[in-house]
Amino acid sequence: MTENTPGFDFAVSIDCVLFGFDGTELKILLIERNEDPFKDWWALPGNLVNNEESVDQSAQRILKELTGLGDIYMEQYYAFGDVNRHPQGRVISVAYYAMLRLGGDKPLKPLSSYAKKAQWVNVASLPKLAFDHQHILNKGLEKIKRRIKHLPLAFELLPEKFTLTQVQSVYELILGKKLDKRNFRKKILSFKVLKELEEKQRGVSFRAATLYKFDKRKYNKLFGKEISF
Amino acid sequence: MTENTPGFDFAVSIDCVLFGFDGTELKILLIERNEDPFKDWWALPGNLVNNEESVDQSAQRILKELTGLGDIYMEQYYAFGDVNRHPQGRVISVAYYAMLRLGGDKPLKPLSSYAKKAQWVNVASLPKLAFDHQHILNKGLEKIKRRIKHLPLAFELLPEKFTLTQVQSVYELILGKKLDKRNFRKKILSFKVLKELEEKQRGVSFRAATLYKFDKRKYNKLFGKEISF
DNA sequence: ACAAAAGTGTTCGCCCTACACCCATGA
DNA sequence: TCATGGGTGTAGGGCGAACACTTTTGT
Repeated sequence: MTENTPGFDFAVSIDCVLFGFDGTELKILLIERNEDPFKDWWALPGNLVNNEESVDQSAQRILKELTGLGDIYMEQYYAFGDVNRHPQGRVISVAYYAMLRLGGDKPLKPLSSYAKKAQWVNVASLPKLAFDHQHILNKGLEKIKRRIKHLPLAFELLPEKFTLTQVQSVYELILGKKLDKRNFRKKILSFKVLKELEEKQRGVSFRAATLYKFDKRKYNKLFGKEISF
Repeated sequence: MTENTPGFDFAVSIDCVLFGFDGTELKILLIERNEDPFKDWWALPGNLVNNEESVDQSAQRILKELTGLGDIYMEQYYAFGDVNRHPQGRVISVAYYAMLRLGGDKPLKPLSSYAKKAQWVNVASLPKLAFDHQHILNKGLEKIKRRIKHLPLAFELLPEKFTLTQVQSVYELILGKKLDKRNFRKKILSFKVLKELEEKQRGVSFRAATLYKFDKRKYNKLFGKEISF
C-alpha cells in the first residue's frame, strides 16, 4: 500500500471495452494478465493514466499500445470508484468503449509485458474476469444498446463495404433481439447515409448481396437531427 | 505540487450540478470560494473524495454537507481529466447531477469553510465560474436534456403537489423550447404516472389549477418500458 | 433440383402535430 | 368587467409493425 500526501494518493486507470464483429458474433478484446493481482486471469485491456496526459489521451495511448490502432472513435462512459475495486490501492477507473473493424489486415501489435496475450472473445461466452471488469463490461453493453439507436456505431464494426444483412446482424446482436428484414431495410435506407455500390458480394454460394458504404459526409450533415431506432 | 509514489499521485474530486426550480426559472447551486485558487470566484459545489469512501458515497456526503439533504437521486455523468484543469496538482473530477426541490422548508445547512456562501443562481445568467466548471455544467445540461426525455426528472424539481403547467414549464426550460399545451398534457397523462388530486391551487388571482402528484409506484411498474418525449 | 440467402409492398393502427376557444377566479 | 391562466377535441399525415413470396446463385 502507498503512503502519500493526503488527497493525492489515488491512481487513475483506463479500462477499454473494445467491440468487434467477425460476421457472426459480437466480440470483445480481452487480455490474459501476466502480473499479480489476478495473474493468469482474463481482463479488460487497461492501464494507469500518466501524470502528463489527459484521460482522453491516455485512453488513446492505451488502445494504441494494445492494438496499434489510432484515431478510433472512443467514448468515455463511466467512472468506477468503489473503495476496494483494486486490491493494491485506491484506483479509480474511467471506462471507454470503442467499435473496431476486425480483419487480418490489422493484427494486434505486441503488448506491454503485463499481458501474456490479447484475444477476441465472443461476448456470449466470456470467462470470469478480473477485478470488477464484468461489471464495467455490463455497463458498457447497456450503453451501446442505447447509443446504437442514435449513433452510427454499427458501421464502425463493419468492413468498409458491407451488406444490409450484415448491418442488421450487428443491430440484432447488440440489441439482443430479432428484427424484421423489410422494416429494417426501409428504415436504415431512409436515413440516406448509405451509398449503394455497383459491386456485389463475392465468394458466397448463394445469391450475392449488394454492397453498401457508409457515407460520412451525408451523416455529418444530419447534425442536430436525430436518427432513431 | 506533490511528490508521491508514481501512479498514486492523483487526487479525485466530485463536482455537483444541483438543479432547482423556483416556479419560473431553472437554477443551479453555486458557492463562492473562500480559498485559493480562484478565491472569491463562483464555483460548482465539490470537494475531494476521501480514501475510505466510494465516489458515489462521496457525492452523497458532499451534497449533504452543502445542503443538509440526503437520499437524493444523484447520477454520475462524466469524468473530467484534462492535465491542467486544476492549478495545484493532478485532479480528476467526477461530475454528478441532482434535481432538488427548492423551498424555504429546506434551508442550506452551514457549509465547510472553503465556501463563503452558497446561492441558487439562474442558469440563464451565470457569473464566470472557476476551473473548468462552465464546461462541466454545459455537459450536465446536455445530459439532462437527453435524460428528461426518458426519466421522470421533472418531478424531482417540483413540489410534492404541482400543476400540469408547472411540469410543462420545467420541460420547456430544460429543453429550451416551447411546447404545445394540449399535446403536452395528453402525453404526460398518457404515461399514467400522475395522480390527480381533489385539491386545487390556492392563492392565485385567476382560475385555480388542479394539483397532481407523481405516483412512484406506478412509475416503477413501468420498468423496462420507455417513456419518451 | 435444391439449398440458402437476397430482395421486395401493402395495410392498419397509432401517435404526433397543428390549431382556437370558452371557463373560472380574484382584483 | 377585465385580466390571467386553466382546461379542452379533432383531423390529417407520417411512422412503425406485421406479414410471405419470388429471385438469384452455387453446388
